[in-house]
Formats: sequence, C-alpha cells, structure tokens
Amino acid sequence: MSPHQLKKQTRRLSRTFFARPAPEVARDLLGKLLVHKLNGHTLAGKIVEAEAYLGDDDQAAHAARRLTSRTKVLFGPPGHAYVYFIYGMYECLNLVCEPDGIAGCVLIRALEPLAGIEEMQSRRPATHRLRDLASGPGKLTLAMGITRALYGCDITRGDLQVREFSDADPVEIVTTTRVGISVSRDLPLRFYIKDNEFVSAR
DNA sequence: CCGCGGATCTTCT
DNA sequence: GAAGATCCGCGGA
Repeated sequence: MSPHQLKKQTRRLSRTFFARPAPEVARDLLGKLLVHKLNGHTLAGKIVEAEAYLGDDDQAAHAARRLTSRTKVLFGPPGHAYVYFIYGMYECLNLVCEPDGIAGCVLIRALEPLAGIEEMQSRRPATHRLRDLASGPGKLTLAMGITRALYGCDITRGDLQVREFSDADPVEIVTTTRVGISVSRDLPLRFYIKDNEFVSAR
C-alpha cells in the first residue's frame, strides 16, 4: 500500500472515537490502520489484535494502582499514546480511551504490515517471516519505530495516527481473556480478527 | 512444533 | 529489592 493510496483510501480517526469505554474501542480498532510517519518513511499496519485495560475494577491495569508520573496520561483526555517500557527491553503502545478524568486504554497487540515493510524488516533484522514482523506488542513497536519518546502524544494530530478504510469490510471478532497477566485473568478483554495469521499467540 | 529460561532495567514498594 | 501487559534462542520430539 503506497502513501498515496493510504491518504486517499483512509481517513484519520478523531477524538470522539476514543472517548468511549475501552472494550468498545478495542473491538472497533480491529481492521483499522496504525500509521507512523518517521524520517520520511510511512510505516503502517492493520490492527488485528487488541486488549482493553480499565481503571479501578481491573487489577491488571497500570491505572488501577493510582495516578503516578507513568500513568498520568491514562487519566487524561482520550486519543493520546501511553507507551511504557517493560522487561528491561521492550516498549508497548496503548491508546488512551474514555472521557477526560476516567482511566482506560487499549493495548495494541498485533499488526498486519501493509506499508513500509522493508523499513520494518530493517528494524527487526532477526525476523524472516512476515507474520512474525509485528505479531506481538513488543514486536510491533520495534517494527514501527514507536518508543517512549511518543509518550503522551496526540494520536489525532501528528506523526502517529490511526486511520479507517473508507470501504472497510466488517471484521469477525473473537473474544478471549488477556495474555501475560497474573491478576484479573478472567475478564474477557482480548479481541482479535478471526483466522488472521498475524495475531500473536495463535 | 513445544516448553523452558535468560536478557535487562524502569517503576513502584 | 522485586516484579513485570515480552521476545528469542535453545534443546528435544
């Protein structure tokens, strides 16, 4: 998909899209396009897997503890990026949801690469199969060049954005429990596109 | 294909 | 001081 096609066939999501409950936003993000313009390159992938994280009622959510310097963006206005560092070497991308003052976000867990694929591959030299390029929360941030430098950035303006296809087909969604957490394990807050080979942990 | 463990460091207790 | 919203390479089947 060329940058020209991307601009013509898709449009950027606005803040109202994100100003809703996180589980609802997580479902609706499936099939949308995550785009990062970086150093003259346009990197893009279709969102095929996402998880919702809530506030007080979700002990697995970073926002459940309290408001800290790390989590403060979660309590702010929707449509901003929450990027955090984990396990000493990876970064994960979340999109802040809910109205201003209410915590909640969606973790982007896997992408189907659609544009700037060679650039993504150069960022993940150890990977050879396309389906492994961005099929995990740590993998996709590496492939897309997303770092903590983007903490708090406005997704509705600027170089990191989410776009929707004007002719999007409805997607078939599978709901499961979330991956890699030790508490609040039973909540059905993971969503992915059925039969999509770019989903993590198949 | 599957399971296991090491790497590595920020954040909060 | 310990845990953590992960990934990769290794060994075995």
